[in-house]
Amino acid sequence: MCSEPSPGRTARPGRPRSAEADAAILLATRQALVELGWSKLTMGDVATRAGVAKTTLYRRWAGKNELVVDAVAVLFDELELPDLGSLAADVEGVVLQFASILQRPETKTALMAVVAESTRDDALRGRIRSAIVDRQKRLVLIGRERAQVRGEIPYEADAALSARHADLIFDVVAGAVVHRALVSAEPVDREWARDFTALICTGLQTTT
Amino acid sequence: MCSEPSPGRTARPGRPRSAEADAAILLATRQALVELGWSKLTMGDVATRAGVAKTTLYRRWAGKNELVVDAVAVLFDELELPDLGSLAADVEGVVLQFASILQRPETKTALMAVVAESTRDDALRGRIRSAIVDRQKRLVLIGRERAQVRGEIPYEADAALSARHADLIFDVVAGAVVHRALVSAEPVDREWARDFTALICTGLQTTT
Amino acid sequence: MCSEPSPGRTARPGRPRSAEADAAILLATRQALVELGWSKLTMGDVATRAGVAKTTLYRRWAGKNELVVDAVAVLFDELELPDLGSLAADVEGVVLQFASILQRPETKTALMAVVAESTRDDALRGRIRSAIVDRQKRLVLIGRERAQVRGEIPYEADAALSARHADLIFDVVAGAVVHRALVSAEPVDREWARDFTALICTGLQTTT
Amino acid sequence: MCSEPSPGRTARPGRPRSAEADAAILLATRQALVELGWSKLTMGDVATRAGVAKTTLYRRWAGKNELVVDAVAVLFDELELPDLGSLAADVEGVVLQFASILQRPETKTALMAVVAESTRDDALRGRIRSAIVDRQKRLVLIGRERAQVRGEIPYEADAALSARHADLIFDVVAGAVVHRALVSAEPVDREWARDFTALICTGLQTTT
DNA sequence: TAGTAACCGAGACGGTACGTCCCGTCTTTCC
DNA sequence: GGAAAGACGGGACGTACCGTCTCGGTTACTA
Repeated sequence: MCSEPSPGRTARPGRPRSAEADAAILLATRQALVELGWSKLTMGDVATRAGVAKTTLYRRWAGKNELVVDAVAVLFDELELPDLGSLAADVEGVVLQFASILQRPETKTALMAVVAESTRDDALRGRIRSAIVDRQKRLVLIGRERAQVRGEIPYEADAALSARHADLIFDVVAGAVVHRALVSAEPVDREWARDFTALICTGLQTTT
Repeated sequence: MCSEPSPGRTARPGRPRSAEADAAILLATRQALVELGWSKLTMGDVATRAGVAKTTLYRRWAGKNELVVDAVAVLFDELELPDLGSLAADVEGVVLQFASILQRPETKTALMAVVAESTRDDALRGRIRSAIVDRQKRLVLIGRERAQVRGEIPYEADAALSARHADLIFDVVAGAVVHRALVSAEPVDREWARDFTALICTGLQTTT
Repeated sequence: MCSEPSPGRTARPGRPRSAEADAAILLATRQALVELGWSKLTMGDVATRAGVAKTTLYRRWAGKNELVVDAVAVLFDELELPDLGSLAADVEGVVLQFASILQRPETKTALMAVVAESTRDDALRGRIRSAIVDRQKRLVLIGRERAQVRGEIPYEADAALSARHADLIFDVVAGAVVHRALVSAEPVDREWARDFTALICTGLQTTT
Repeated sequence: MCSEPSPGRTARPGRPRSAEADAAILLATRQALVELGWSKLTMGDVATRAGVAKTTLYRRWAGKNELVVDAVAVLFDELELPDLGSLAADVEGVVLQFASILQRPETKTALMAVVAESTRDDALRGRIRSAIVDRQKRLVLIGRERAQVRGEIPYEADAALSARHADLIFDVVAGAVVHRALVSAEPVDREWARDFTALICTGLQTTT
C-alpha cells in the first residue's frame, strides 16, 4: 500500500501494523468522500470513522492527498475490456466503463482535486499515475492491440511512435469523458458514447 | 463582477465599492496562485497583498472558490480564433492557444481545483461555466460555422443535433488538451497539436 | 421612537432632528443595556436602534464609555432625600433609594463596567464623578446637615475634617450597598437596610 | 483550577494537560493586565506571552472573564488575619491588607470588570464568589469569633442571625474599601482605615 | 518466559487559517 | 449642508484542523 521496505524480509521487530486498520481507513475515507466531498474531508474525521487514532493514519500516509489517491485507486481495479468484436464497440465499452467510475460520488469529488494538487507535487503526480492513470491506460493498450489483430488499425513498427499514438488516444478518450462528466456536467450515456466513438473512430483507423 | 441587481439604478445610497480594490484583489489572487498554488493560497494573504482588509474581500466574494474563478477567468478572454484558412489549421490554432493559457502556473493549479469543488457546489459550477467554459465554447461555434462556409463540413439543419455535435466537439477538444496538460502533464506542443488534429479532423468532416 | 411623521404636520423642511437624536440615542443606549448588557452593547447597534447614523453618534460621544455614562446618569437625577424625621430613617431611606436604582438592569450592568474602565482613564473617571457619583454624594451632605440641625450628630468646625468624614460615610454607605447588590448579589431590602443602619448609626453619632 | 471530576481516578487516557502551561498562562494574564488593562487584554496576546497556543487557553477557560478571575484569585490567597490584640486593630489590619491587594494594577483594572460581567452571567458570579469573595469572607468569620472570645462582641446563639450579621459586616467592610479604592479612587491609607474602624466598631460591639 | 521494539487508543500540544463581528473613519448621495 | 447609508482598513474573536508529541497499555517476535 504505502512503503514495503523489504518485501522478502517481513520480519521487522515489534508489533506489526494492523491490516484491518488499513482496510477500515480506506473504507472510511471513501465514505467520508461521499458524504463530505474532498474539501470537507479531514484526517481526524476519517480516523474517527475508522475507529483508529490519528497517529495510526499518519504512520501510513503522509497526508490527505496520498490517502485519498489510495482510497480511490481500488475503484479502478474493476476496469476490464471484454472483446466486443469491433474497435467501435470496444471504444464505446471503455468509455462507458470509465464513465461509470467517474459518476461515483467519491471519484467525482476526489479525482480532479488530487490532480489539482499534483500540479505542485511531483511525488503525488507519480502516485496518481501509478495508482490510477496507468490502470486506465492499460485498457487503451489492450484495445489497440486487439484492433490491430483484427486488422482495423495498422501496425506501427516504431515503438516510440506507437507509444505516442497510444498516449494521444488515451488523452482524447479520458479527457473527453472527464470533461463531459465533470466540467460540462452532462451524463456520459450510451448515446454520447456512440457519438464520441463515431467522431474518433475514422481517425483512429486512418492515422498511424 | 458580483451582482448588479439593477444596472440602470446605479444610485445606491452610501459609499460605493472601490473599483480599484476589485482589480487589486484579482491581481493579488493571480500572483498568490503563481507563488503558492491553490491549496496554500489564503484569503488573508490575498487581502494583505492587495492592501485591502479581509472584510473587503468577503464583501465581494463568498470564498476562495468564487474569488479564484473570477481571478482566472480574465485570462481566458484573450482566446481568439483567427481564420487560418482550413479546419485543420483552425483546430490546431485553438488547441495551442488554449494550451498556452493552461500552461500558466495560475491556471494550472487553479482550474482543476475549482472544477473539483464544483462537483459539490452547483452555484460554483454555474459560475465556472459562465466565466470560463462558455468563453471557450464560443470558439467552437465560430470555427464550425467557418468550416461549413468553407464547405469542409456539412450543414446540419436540425438545431438540436447541431448543438449536440458542438458540445461533443468541445468536450473532445478541451478535454483532450486539459488531460494532456494537467493529468498526463506532458507538453501540448505543435507536434501533439498536429497529431490530435489529424486524429479528429476526419471524424469532424464525416460525422453530422 | 426616532421619526414621528404621525401628527400630520410632518415638518419636512427645516433644521431640527438634532435635539431629538440626542434623546433617542440615550434612550436606545439604555434599552440596549437592558437587553444586551454592557459587553454585548455596540455602537452600531445603538445607532440602528436610535435610527441614526454611526457618524452622528461619534460626533457627540468619544466612545462607548462616555455614551453609557451619560445614558445612565439621568437615572440618578431622581434621587431625593425626604426628611423622614431621624438620622436612622434618613439613612435607611437613602440606602433603599440607591438600591432601587442599582437593581435596574441598565445600571447593574453598566455601573461597575464604566468604573472598571475608569481605572485606566482619568477623563472617564472625572465624567463618572460629576455625572453619577456627585449626584449621590449630595444626599450624604444633605442628610448630614439635617442630622446636625436635629442635634443627632455634632457640628464639625474644621471644614477639611468635615469633608473627610462625609467622604468616609459616602464610601461606607454606597460601598456597602453596591457590594451587597452586585458582588454578594443579594437583595438590598428593608430588612437589610435596617440592619445596616443599626450597624453604622451609633458610629455616626459618636465620631467626629 | 478547572474541574477534577474524580480525584482518585487520575488515570485519564491520552496526554495529560501541562501544568506548566497553566501557570504560564495565569502569570501572562496578570502581566497583560498590568500593562494593558482589562479592556485591551486579548486572549491571543495572553497566549503569545505564555508561549502557548490559543487553543490551549480555550481548552481550560471559556473566555476572558473566567481566565482573569482565576489569574487574579491567587492574589487574594495572601490575605491573613494575625491577632493584633483587639477588634479595632484586627479590623484596621484586614482593611489595609485588602486595600494593598486592591491597589495592585492587575486587581484594580480586573475586579470591577469581572463583577460587571457577572451581573449577566450566573456561572461567572459563582466562580468569582468561590475563587475570590469567599476567600475574604473567611477572615470576617475568624475575626468575629476571636472578638467573641475576647468578649468584645456578644455571642449570637441563633446561627441564621449570626450568618446574616457576618454577611452584613463583610459587605460593609469590603464594600467600603472597594468603593474608596476604585470608585472614589482615593488611597486607603492608615488614616482612612482608622477613621473607618472608629465608625463601625461601636456598631459592631452593640449590635447583634 | 522475559525483554524489547513497534504498535495501538486517546488526547493535549503549538500552530495557521478561517469567516464574523465590531471598531472608528471615510466617501457618496439625497433631502 | 447635515445626515443616512454603507464601504473602508484594521484587530480580535472563537473554531476547526493541521501534524506532532506524550501518555498508558498491547502485541508478537527474539533471546
